[in-house]
Amino acid sequence: MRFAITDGGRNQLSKARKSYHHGNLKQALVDATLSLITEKGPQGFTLAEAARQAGVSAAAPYRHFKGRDDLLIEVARQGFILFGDLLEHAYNNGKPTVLSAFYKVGRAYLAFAKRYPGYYIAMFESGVSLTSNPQLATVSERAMSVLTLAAQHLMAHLPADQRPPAVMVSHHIWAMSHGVVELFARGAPGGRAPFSAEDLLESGTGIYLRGLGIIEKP
Amino acid sequence: MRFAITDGGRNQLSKARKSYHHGNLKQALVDATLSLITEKGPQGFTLAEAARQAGVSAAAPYRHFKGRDDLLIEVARQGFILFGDLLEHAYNNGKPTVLSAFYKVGRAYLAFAKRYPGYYIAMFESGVSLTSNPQLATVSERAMSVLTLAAQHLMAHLPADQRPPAVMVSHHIWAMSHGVVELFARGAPGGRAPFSAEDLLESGTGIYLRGLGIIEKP
DNA sequence: TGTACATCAGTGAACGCGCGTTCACTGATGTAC
DNA sequence: TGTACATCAGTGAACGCGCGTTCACTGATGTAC
Repeated sequence: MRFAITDGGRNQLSKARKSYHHGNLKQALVDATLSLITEKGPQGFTLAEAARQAGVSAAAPYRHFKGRDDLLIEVARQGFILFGDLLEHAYNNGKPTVLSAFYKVGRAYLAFAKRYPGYYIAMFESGVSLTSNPQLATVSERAMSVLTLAAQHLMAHLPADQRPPAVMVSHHIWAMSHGVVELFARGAPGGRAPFSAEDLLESGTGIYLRGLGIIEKP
Repeated sequence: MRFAITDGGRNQLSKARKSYHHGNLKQALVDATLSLITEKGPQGFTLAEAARQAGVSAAAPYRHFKGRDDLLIEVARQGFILFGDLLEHAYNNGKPTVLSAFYKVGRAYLAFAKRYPGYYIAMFESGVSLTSNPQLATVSERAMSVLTLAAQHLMAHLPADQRPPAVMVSHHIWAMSHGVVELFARGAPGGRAPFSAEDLLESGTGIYLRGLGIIEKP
């Protein structure tokens, strides 16, 4: 009888389970959240459905998270860590040249948003506060610091009186990148614009850098 | 008896009502939606609460809207009309100079987002599709066309071989403006950055326009 | 000006639903001896 | 290696809630004559 009941539900899970306990439920819930958010937007995510998708009861998530918000924050946290890693890897300490590395960071930004929309949405569109939540503040600042460092290197050889603060420049680039993602990268709302998101970000960054005096006329 | 019952609920309304019927329920629901969205984000808005705030039963909105989404779309539609009007007024046909008018449009963009956050959220963050909805497509395109026209005028005297498409330029500016709004204008998520949203947009636009060759070095 | 009547814009009760969360529980796991 | 027991990570039933939507209804309004 035991077997009949307890194994019955378990065998319906797609992944082979190592034991009676899920073993990896925390991450499975994060993954489920990602796929739900990707499909149905931040408001389409519910704890109950994430649990369902992970193959556990609605009460199970409470063994790993305080509640709905806590899970969402964990997703954003993981997202920022991956984001920071990707940006840093793209920058590669400014090699081979600071300029080419800077462009690579821009492309990595867009690539992240396109490849991991669930993370991106949880990070920037789910309503979680990056500042009021200490765990998120740290990881988000670290990701953004890659941009600021790159901006600093980029302007190192500019005359001091023509050199705006690196933080300001990185915020400009961040704003442009985020704007391109939101408006042109995911179907909405600009629809299928005459230019791809990649082209827009690349050309926009190019014009901006020319304005900074970092590259000459084309 | 009639009076006692029918007038009882009615007198609780703050605004004096001209008649038994609300008379202005459609707009009252739009206004309620705006305040709900402003306070609690796009997912914080419910038809039931909008009705409550307007002082009518939960069934009443169905006399004016097909449902929740229909109301949200109407809010966005009104927002785009106002947005377009404000941008056009700010541009003022490029007077006194095309350049100063262009800056004014940028400031108007930001001012709109700050002054009417409910509209801005309904337009850009509520998940309504600007393209798949014909009524929204028209009004949003009209608002954006102000930017494109301004970009066109701005580049009119640029040598043809150094002149990127006006639509591309307006998309760059739109992306930067939207990014600044989302990241720095409403508390979230960049928190209180070292620079104000206004300064960021103004300086970012300035550097970009210099890159276009429209203004000289400072 | 008055009356009859169609239409309009509300009501309030009801529905089914899914959510977040809690609770006492139980089977599986890990550990001390 | 075996046993006793604490702890862990699940279950499933239950709760209260508010939502979106529908329905038959009714009081107010506007109009034709």
